[in-house]
Amino acid sequence: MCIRRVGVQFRPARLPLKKREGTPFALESPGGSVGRPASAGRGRTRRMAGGELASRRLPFARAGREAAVSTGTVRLKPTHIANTSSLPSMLRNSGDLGTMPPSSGRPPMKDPVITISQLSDHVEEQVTLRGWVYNWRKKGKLRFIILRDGFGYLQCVVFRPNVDDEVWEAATQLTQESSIEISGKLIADERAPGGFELQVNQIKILQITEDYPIGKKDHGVDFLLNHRHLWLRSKRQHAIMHIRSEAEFGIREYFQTRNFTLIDSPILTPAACEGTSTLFETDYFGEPAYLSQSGQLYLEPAAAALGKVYCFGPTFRAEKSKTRRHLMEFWMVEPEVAWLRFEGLLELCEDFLSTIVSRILDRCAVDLERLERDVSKLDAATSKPYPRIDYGDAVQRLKAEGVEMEFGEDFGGDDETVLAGLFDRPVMVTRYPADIKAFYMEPDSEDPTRALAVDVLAPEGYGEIIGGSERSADLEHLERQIATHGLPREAFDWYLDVRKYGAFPHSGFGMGLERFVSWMCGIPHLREAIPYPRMINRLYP
RNA sequence: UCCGCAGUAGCUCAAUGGUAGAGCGGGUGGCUGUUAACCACUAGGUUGGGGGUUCAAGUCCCUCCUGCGGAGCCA
Repeated sequence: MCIRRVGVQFRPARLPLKKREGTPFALESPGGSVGRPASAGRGRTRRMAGGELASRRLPFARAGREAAVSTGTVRLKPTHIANTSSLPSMLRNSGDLGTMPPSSGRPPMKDPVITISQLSDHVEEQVTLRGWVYNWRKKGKLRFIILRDGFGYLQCVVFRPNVDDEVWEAATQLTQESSIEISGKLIADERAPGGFELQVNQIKILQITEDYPIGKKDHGVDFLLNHRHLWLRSKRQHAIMHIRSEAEFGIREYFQTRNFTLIDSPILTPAACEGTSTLFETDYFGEPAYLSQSGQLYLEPAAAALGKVYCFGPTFRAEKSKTRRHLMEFWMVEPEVAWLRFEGLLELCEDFLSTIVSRILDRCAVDLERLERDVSKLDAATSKPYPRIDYGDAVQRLKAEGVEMEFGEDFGGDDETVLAGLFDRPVMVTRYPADIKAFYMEPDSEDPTRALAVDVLAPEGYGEIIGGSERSADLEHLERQIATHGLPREAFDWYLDVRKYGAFPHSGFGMGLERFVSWMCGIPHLREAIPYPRMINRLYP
């Protein structure tokens, strides 16, 4: 818990805070804000200061070229500093370590050390907080410091006549993202954003940050992605990451409380799972190995062992996709259920989705508000049932809407948007032509040219967030399918064993986490829905 | 891989073929209630690289590099 032990520079010699010659301290302002979607921006390219960063080479990946560019700008909305005493925030921080006693070897602090999530319990008390300077303003004999501690934001006010010279000097020298310990009397004050304010009487500077790259004005997307590690400090990214975390927790809880067993599928695999997408190849002691693009094939045998199983982890696609709906590395949750038929699968999809959406709305209200998400557009998705539409009917509906396409073709991104726009909640498109779906799917008994497959399309243009199917239990059918798709039969021996030793009906689906999070957050591009996005031409940071 | 757009100050952007500017950030100074504070002054440029047209190119042409958006593919 001792900050001095964890690598942060502590410079007691600077506490008197005389300005050093030749190295003027920057007095930057808040940072980390972002906002406007790239799609609305005007493109400009820019080269990073310091030139190009070194590219990296991995056996299975392209060099991570860095050079910087931006399309579009992101603009920060006026700062709202939320009242962090709200319930979700308190829940979030109930296990926080901020109030733990200091470790031995360090003089104990006189004041209780609290986090911004705990403000309402300490009004009119002398307290200490630790964090980073989010913004800094001066007005004559006043200094306004907006402290950010990872849990919220707090305005701290320093008034010249009320503090010692050292404290005043410290307050004057602060810069954006400098790390500090700050003490004072916590009061309720309507003039302060969030309603609380710290009347400062002590400041300890751990490090004065110089030249923090992310400022309070617009930045291009490329610049921000090159500084993703710092961009995460912004309010908007903070909210998105919290929603992602809550979604992951909710997903695991959903399955764990319904008697599913977690089966971690392997990342390194000997062959393509579905034989379609391009895979990242690496060297496995002289043999080629591939990063997994799906855990599904490994789940089917596990379903025979444990009945109801799921996996949840990263998956990899080496397609050179350049769209807002694609990442090279993304997270997917995949349940697989023995004895579940197609109709049951549809019920599982809608029950799962509606449950997770409800959870996000319940527990992430503060984050959704910060993202200015129109939550009324999510309400319908909390209730079942979801509409079902046969693939053939979907094609007819699209044609009626003026879309040019023929029966037998798959839907493009725009088609999905049009189709989803016909409904107020996710729509389940069923029974696709078998030709355009994966080899392992069960044919429709009424029309063998159709597969018992479902795609769940999210509203508002977020597209396919779930793809699922009933799996074929017929060994001969699968062997023909593998041959038809040009896949190596021997690579699937173990998979086909599921059909040799006690074949059983089973179904499952996969949901892309980033697409789900993007939909919840209302963000236009998947790259903001994952902490460190991996995209074509981007492997840094 | 294909189609389209773009590259100008640290960042975000201006600039009819005719003296490269602004805001933010940085520096100096001012202000007792700021909310991306404000005001004054100030420093800051090989206009992505190369070639060409022209009296004259950030601007027009060719080419390369880089990125963004989309298509395909998919979650």
